[in-house]
Amino acid sequence: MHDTLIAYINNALGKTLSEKDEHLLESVFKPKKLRKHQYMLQEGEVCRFAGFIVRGACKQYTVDKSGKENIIGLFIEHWWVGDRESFMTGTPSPYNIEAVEDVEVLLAGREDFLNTLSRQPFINEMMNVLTEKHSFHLIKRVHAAHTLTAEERYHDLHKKYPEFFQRFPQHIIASYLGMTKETLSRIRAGSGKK
Amino acid sequence: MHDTLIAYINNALGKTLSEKDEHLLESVFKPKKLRKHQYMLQEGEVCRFAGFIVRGACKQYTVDKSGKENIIGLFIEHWWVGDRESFMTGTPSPYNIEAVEDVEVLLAGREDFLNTLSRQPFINEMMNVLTEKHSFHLIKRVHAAHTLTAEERYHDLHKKYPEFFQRFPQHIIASYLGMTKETLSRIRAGSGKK
DNA sequence: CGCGGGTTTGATGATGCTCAAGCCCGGTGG
DNA sequence: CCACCGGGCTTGAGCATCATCAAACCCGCG
Repeated sequence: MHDTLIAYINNALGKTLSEKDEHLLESVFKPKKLRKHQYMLQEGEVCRFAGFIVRGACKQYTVDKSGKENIIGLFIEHWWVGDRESFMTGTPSPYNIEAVEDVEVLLAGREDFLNTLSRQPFINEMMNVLTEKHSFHLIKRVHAAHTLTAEERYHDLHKKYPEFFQRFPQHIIASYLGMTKETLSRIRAGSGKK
Repeated sequence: MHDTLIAYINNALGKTLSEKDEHLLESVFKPKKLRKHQYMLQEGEVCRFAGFIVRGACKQYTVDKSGKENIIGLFIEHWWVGDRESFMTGTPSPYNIEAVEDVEVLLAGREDFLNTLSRQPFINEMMNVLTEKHSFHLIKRVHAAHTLTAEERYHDLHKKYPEFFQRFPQHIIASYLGMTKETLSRIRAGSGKK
């Protein structure tokens, strides 16, 4: 299982990790399996892990007073998962993270991460690059939410992450895009016949 | 002028910079004045600076085909300004950044920044913390755009950055919040009399 | 005084939401 | 093997929120 993570990091850094570094990763990241519908993180808890998905798919969401799920993030294999803010600051997370398929993850606990991993320059560097990329991505989502129509947002996602449409049921994608499942359904029906 | 920046960094890092570090900052950050309506960055250019605002206020926006401005960011003194993605990757920016009041900024050029500043651990550390905070903030904006009504978004902003309402005309704030100036005006009228 | 930027107010309309019903399809149990 | 069930998807009708367009207003400034 750790091979996937090591390959990922080698690729991200554009170099090959030493045996020592590999062993460090193996000692810190514990494998865990989750079945579909199992929670990785529940609203109100502090997020005590940084997770790397080896297999499967997850959703991150809030639930409003009327019980409606609001998907804020979707994650598949080779993505990092967790609530970074809660993890770093130790404050309770407002989000739920749940497996949408059976999942295998590698989890690094808070203490291991802060005491061991974040002392490693190579990990730190990678995390910083990822955080930066993530923030670029988020700015675009804010801008998209303000300027694009439901249909345009759908097309953008379809172009950027076509695999999502194989992996997640439509009502989940709709919520991630900030629209209802009915609206997404109508968009798909319409855009086929034009 | 550099005092402001040095004080800001001392405060961010929770320590006092050495004379040497201070001199480094003074040599790298060049002061510049902009008058109201002047551009700091124009759509299509590569962003060649990282800027720290000493005095004044700026807006960051795109313009759609019909000519409407879409405000994506607002900045006042003691904030960093620029298009980080364009700056880091060297790709043309889709954004305009413009002074909304007369502005004094400290600018670090791309070369200085990448060759000199980013070699300094203290700067790097600070930047990473800032990027991280920024991404926390952006996630909330995405979530807000998807889940909150225009009125709720207004109240949130009013609570979080009351000073914006003194500094920016209403139509700019409206666009930043993803609504029209008319809608914002009506919200303000209504929320007073309830 | 008159001009111009910013704000307000009103009337109308589009986009996308809600609620409700029906459909499709794969899985389970009789 | 078929009937039934349930989750997800679709379709339709009515409606709310917010955008658009147009006009008037306010006020500081030349």
